[in-house]
Amino acid sequence: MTMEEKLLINELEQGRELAKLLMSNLKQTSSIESSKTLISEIIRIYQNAIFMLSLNEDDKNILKRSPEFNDKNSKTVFKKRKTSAEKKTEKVRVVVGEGQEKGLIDDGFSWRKYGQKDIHGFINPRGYFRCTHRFTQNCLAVKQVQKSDKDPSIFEVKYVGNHTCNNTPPKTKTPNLSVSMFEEGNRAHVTEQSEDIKPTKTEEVTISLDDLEEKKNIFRTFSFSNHEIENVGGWKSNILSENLMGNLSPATSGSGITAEIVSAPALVENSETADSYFSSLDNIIDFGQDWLWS
DNA sequence: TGCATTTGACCAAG
DNA sequence: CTTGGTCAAATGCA
Repeated sequence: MTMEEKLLINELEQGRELAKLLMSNLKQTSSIESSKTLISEIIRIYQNAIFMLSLNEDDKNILKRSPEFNDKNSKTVFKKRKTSAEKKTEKVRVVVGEGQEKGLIDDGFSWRKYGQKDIHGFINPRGYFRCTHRFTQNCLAVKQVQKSDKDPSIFEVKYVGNHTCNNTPPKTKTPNLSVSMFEEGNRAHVTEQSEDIKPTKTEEVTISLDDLEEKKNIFRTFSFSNHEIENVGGWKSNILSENLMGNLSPATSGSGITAEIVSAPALVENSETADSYFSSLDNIIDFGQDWLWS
């Protein structure tokens, strides 16, 4: 049995167990939040399974190259070149769409492009941006923007580091986009971040399903910032379903670790309703392997 | 003129 | 050697 097949079976088994838990939950009239979480987890698992089945050989090779994928308990996180910023930051993968160009997504901060690279395995180059106030205010925030190969209207944005400049945009009442947050590493909770990251507002809803925690595989962690899903390769996703067209700030979710998705004008009205909840899930599922951004 | 962008070179890690 | 990330000189633009 190949590794992919084992992983796939593992995913499906988890889905089954979660479905059982959900049934038990419903019988015991447990909290709606708990049930929602289970449902989202089940959907995520099946999404993973479908995704794995849909991979072509090249995609699988990409996965195999990822240490996070190969070793679920490994402390070997994908290592890039050390930078001063990396020591202090988490990385978040963001997907932004709406046809904005050159990564000039208005996230409330001012960015200055300092580089562009063709990335192996991607058609479009990746742009590197740092905060305009890097030198004036020693703001180490950095972001990387890459246009999706599949959908040119989608930009994947990775934020690295907190803004320490005074340029912090005014906090909107809630993030306004369907958001998918990915966190590098294979951590169990958003709060388990590097020492310099102190989330001030995580809105974490960690489910107390201990046996479930034991079963975590390489795909995921189990922590929710509203609705959170981790995806292939150790990325963690986070759905914050809000109005789509507003101003999303990377700093508004606390630690400066924020991701944003504006994939399509599919409105997500209110995260409190089941319908919108599933709408936001649909948004994520639609991304498919575009999430594969190491 | 000052600031932002472009782009090839450079460097570190694997 | 390959790759990703950064640097910095050249260039563009208001």
